[in-house]
Amino acid sequence: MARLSFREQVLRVREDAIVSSVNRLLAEKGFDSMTVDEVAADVGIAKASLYKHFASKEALAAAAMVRVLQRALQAIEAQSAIAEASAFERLRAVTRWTLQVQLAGEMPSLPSQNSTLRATLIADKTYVDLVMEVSERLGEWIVQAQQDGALTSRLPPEVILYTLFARACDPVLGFLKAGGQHSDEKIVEWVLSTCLDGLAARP
Amino acid sequence: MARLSFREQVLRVREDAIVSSVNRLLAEKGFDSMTVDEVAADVGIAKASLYKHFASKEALAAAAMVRVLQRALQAIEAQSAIAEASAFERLRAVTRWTLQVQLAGEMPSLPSQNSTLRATLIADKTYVDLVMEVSERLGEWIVQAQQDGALTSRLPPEVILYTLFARACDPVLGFLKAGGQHSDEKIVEWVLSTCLDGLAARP
DNA sequence: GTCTATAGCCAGATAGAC
DNA sequence: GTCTATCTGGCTATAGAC
Repeated sequence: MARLSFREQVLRVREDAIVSSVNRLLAEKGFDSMTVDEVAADVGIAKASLYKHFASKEALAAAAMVRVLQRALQAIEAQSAIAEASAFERLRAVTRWTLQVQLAGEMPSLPSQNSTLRATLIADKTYVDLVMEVSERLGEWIVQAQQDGALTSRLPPEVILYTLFARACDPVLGFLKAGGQHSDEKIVEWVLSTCLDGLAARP
Repeated sequence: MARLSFREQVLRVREDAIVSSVNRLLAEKGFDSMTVDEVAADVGIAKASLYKHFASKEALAAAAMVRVLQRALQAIEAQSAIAEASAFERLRAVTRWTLQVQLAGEMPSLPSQNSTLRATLIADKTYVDLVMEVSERLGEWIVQAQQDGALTSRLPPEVILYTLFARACDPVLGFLKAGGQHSDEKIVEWVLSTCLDGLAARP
């Protein structure tokens, strides 16, 4: 039992290393440009060994998505733990976290059109459950922040939720980072401001 | 001379049909998922004939980008012609146009990571010149709108420009459209509002 | 479960006849 | 310039030895 547990631990560490590589490569190159050979080389094992752990390239991407969603849920729970924070402040903090993850090159980017990938994702109960969980948690905050008068009530919560989700793949961060003129902190605050405050002047 | 001109016209019409197909397929499936075979089938010619007109798949994408940029420039000039419009109103109108094009499935979507594609694009003088032209025209309006007090002065014009450009590939439009609950007009106005007004409540 | 080697496939690009 | 037929390379996935 102790031996088995140890073996399982080794397995988990190995698979965690694989998912880390996949996560970074997906952020760097995107799903289509990432090759399984690269992943194997990056992890330092043979390609065939990869396929003993994950059934397909799509399954690799799904595992990376599951992990980033788990991290997102942790960020959400960290905000829930701050008793004095308002719903709006919590949403802002989680959105900032999302931008930071993307800017750090740790946000996997998947093509929304690829049907094979979509099929693998929606067949993955862990992934679907996590997406639902994150959506519900954020959805509650959105409704609350609207009631507080902190978020606009002129937009349906659904639109606000999607807009926040979309910050995870906002290309503006990459544009500004590529310019090399500004610090990561500045870039994050600017994009956060475009999202929450908008571009039009405020009185 | 008349004969030659006629032949050139036929050629242009044919190439225009190719670019139309490429444009639509790029919007539908993205660059990586689009195949040259599909393009040929869609146009109704053999694949080899395509390669007589365009040197590579990347060149096809570049041609589609050139055309959409030309259309954007037309939209910009249409706004310039409205003497009584403010810079802010012009920016809003052009941004709305961008959202409408994307929602209509006519906005080609290219992966920003693909280096071969990037190389082809920046080697294409027509493409680069058009990007510069559009950027400068919008940049002037942005500075003017900031002076007018209509756009926030807390963000550098560069950040505002990138944010407006990014609306061309905003996934929120697709999410809302996929839901099937709302009219295209509603979706466009909502996303335009998230962009200009932001998510935070306005007094 | 790890490796080497390879099967199988698909897509970009081209040859060569007309 | 258009076609059919084909080449070529790269990528996912697997066979089979250890």
